[in-house]
Amino acid sequence: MKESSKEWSLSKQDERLGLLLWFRISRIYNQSIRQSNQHLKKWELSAAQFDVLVQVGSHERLSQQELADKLFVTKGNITQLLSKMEQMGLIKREQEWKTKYLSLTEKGRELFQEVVPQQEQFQAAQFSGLDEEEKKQLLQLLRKIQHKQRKE
Amino acid sequence: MKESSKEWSLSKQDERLGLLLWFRISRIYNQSIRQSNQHLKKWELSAAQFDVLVQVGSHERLSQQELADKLFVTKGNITQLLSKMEQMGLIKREQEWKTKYLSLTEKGRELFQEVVPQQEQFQAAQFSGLDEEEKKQLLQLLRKIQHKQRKE
DNA sequence: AGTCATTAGTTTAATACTAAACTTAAGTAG
DNA sequence: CTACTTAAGTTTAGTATTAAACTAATGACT
Repeated sequence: MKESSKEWSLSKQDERLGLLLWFRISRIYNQSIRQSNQHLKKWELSAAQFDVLVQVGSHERLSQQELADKLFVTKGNITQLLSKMEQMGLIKREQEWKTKYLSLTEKGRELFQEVVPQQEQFQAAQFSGLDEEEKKQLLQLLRKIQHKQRKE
Repeated sequence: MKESSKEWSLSKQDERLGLLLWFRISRIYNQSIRQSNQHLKKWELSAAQFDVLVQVGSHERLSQQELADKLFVTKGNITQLLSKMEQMGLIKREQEWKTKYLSLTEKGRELFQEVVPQQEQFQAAQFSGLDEEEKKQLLQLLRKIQHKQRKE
C-alpha cells in the first residue's frame, strides 16, 4: 500500500475504480430521474417541479436563492421553473424589499398533500435493494465524497 | 397517536434513508457534471461529447443504438449529439444496410489521445475522498441498487 | 451625497435530454 | 408477391439546465 502518494496522483487502480464509480452513479441517477418523471406524470408534474414543491411546501419564507442552494441548481434555473409553476397556480411569489419569498397556493398545498407521500415512497423504493445497514454505509461513503468535492 | 408497530417505523426509517440517499446522489452527480463541463472547456467539449468520444474511440463498429445503450440515453439524443460531433469533424458515420457504424476521424483520434487520459484522471479524482477499500465497497453497494433497479 | 461592491432575481443563448411519432429498411408469414 | 413486424435512425416539441451578462436594490465607505 502507498499512503505516501499525494491525493491528486491516483494509482492506475484507483483511477479505474473512480471511473467505474462515476459510471455507476450516472446510470443510477439517470434511471431514477427517468422513472420519477414517469411516475409523476399522474399529477402532470416533472421531477424538477416536484423538488420545488417539496422544498417550498416544507419551509417558511424561502427565497429563490435559498431554494436554488437547496436544490443545487442555479438561480436562473429557479426563475424559469417558478414562472412555470406560478402559471400552473401552484406557487406564489411575494416581493419584500429585494427578496421574493415563496409559498404554496391553496392548489399547491392540496397537491403537496396528495403527491409528496406517494412520490417519496416511490423515490425511496429505488434503494430497496439495500437493507438499512447498507443504506447507512452508503450514505456515509457519499458524504465523504461530497465533503471532498465541496473543497475543490 | 403513536403508531409504533415495529415494521411500520422501520419502513419509515428506511424511507427517510432512501430520500437522503437520493438527495446525496443527485448532488454528487450534478456537481460532477458541472465540474467536468468546466474542465472540458479547454478542448471545447461537453461532458456528453466526451462520453461519446470515449465510447466510439474504444470500440470497433459501434452502432448508434449500441452507443445509446452504453451511455444510458435515448437514441434520439445520440442522433443529435452525433450530428454536432460530425460537424465538428470528430466522428464518422458509415451506413451499412440499416445500421450506421461509428468511428473517429483523424482529428477525433488526436483529440482522444490528448484529452481522454487527462479527463479520466480528473473524473476519477472526484472520488479521491475515499481510499481504495472504500471505493470497492461503494461500488459494491451501487451495483446492488442497479441490480434491483433494472428489474423494475 | 457619490462611488463601489454585493446581492436577488431576470434574461439570453446554448446544450442536453426525453417521449413519442415518424421513416425506412429488413425479415417473415401467408 | 403482399402484409405485418421489428429495428435503426430521425424528427419534433417540450423541459431542464447552465454560464454569463444584465438590472436594480441595498448597503458601506469616504
